Amino acid sequence: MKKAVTRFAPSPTGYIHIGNVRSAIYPYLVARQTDGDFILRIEDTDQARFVEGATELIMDTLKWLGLDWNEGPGVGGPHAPYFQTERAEIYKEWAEKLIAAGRAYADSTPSETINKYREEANRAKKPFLYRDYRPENTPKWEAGIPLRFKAEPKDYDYHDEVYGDLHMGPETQDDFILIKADGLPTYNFAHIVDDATMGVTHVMRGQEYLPSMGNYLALYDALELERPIFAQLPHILGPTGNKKLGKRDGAKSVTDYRDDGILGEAMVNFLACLGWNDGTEKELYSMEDLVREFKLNRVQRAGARFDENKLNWLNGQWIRRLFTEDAQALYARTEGFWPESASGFKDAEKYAVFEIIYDRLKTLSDLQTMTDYFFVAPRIDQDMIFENKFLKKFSEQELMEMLRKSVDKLDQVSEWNAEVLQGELNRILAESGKKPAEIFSLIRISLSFAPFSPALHDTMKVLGKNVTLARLNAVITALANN
RNA sequence: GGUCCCGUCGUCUAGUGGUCUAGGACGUCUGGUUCUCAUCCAGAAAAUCGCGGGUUCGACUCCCGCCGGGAUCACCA
Repeated sequence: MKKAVTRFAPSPTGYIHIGNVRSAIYPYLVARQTDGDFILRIEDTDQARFVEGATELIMDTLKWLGLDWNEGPGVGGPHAPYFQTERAEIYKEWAEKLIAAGRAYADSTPSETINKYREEANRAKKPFLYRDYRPENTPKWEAGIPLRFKAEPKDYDYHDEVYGDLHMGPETQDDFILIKADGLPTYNFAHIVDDATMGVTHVMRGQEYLPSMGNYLALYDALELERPIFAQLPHILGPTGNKKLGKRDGAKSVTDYRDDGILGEAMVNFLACLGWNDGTEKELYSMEDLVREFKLNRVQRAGARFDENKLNWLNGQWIRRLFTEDAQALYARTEGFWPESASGFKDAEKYAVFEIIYDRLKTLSDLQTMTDYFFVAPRIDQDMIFENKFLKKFSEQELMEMLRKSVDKLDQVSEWNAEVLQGELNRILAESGKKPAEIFSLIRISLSFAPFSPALHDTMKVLGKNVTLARLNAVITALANN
């Protein structure tokens, strides 16, 4: 297969939100499956919206997702520079070609006048086309004057990998700005020049560019450029409404999910499969799986709703999968997700907890709320015992008795490991004559005072003999003091 | 308003004229796995395939119209 050159070309106006990561993932996949190149290009021509540090944020996000770029900031490449503001000369050269061909003109019409035209068109309920107001005499192009494309409207047919065969009529083409008064190009002009000079073979971007295709097609023609392969991607919709997800509507940063304990693997898996599937019933896809199976023409055409439930489920699946593949490596990624109380503990101790609780986690940050009692003695909340559905029928005397007998037996255990403890627990159960739900609930609550915890014998093993006995005794004392 | 795109369970989707009395996944509910929670397993509820016409022996699948939703009409990308 011919090597594909794809790119992700964000503008550094802030973080990458989940509404537009797919336009990074899919190009990445296409590049990798042909052993081609994936370029990161920073479209920073809008000085007003430029946000300091945004480029770093973007690179950080891509790295987290596992989308490494062969060319771009940080790695360089044969088509440098990769910041559009540093490519002004290149755009100027191409602009001169257009002027020479009579397909561009300088336009010094003041914006107030243009706005007036626009309002006029709006009032007449007609689409605003600047070419209807094209000035007769245009000045020579020089610094400070914007340069406009001179449209020669006609019918265009083209193919889109996801939307199929499309048509763009003359009414979609207009005299749009090529180079702004500040000397920098607009997206409309810059991306085409860049893609051409960088050898980009596949242009993938959000669906919102679909209506502009008439202009782009006209520009490829005027520039005598061969069209790349197009693939417009449907929008990702917000969780409740059916509006395109955007920053203005509070779309979260991709990295917010990382901070919430979502794994990059799960995020890529989720996003890639939001609006794409390979026709099988597979749900769990690794990056390798995606590179192997991804097909642009199987991308959905309709927008897809972002469903955090499924993301969380997928994350749980990934936690379990990664644990079986390399538990230590997964553990290393839990740093920063442990509760305050765990801070003084060694890795081996935290790992012991992780090992017995990982399969209950949906996100890594669940560690925060689910493991506290392993590191610090829980506050004794007797109501948890009295109101427990299995325990409420017992008197305080009976509860103390059950606890005392358990302590006696446990105290005699010399080899404190999970298997032995499980056996011992069964003996305690048999001798007590109680139901498992009764005796075990009592012990479990007494040890953790948490709504849930791992298997009893595992919990006790990790807690250690001293702590286990101390906590049980503490409850006995509390009960006795009532 | 013009232009463009879209329309199958609540959500993500399978489905390219008959095998669809529409399949899977998330979520929800029920039951099971000697405590809880989670996992795992089994099962249930959940889509008159946006609506109306055609074409056809037969349409979720093809055609037309309508309706609904979204995007876009910047010296932003």
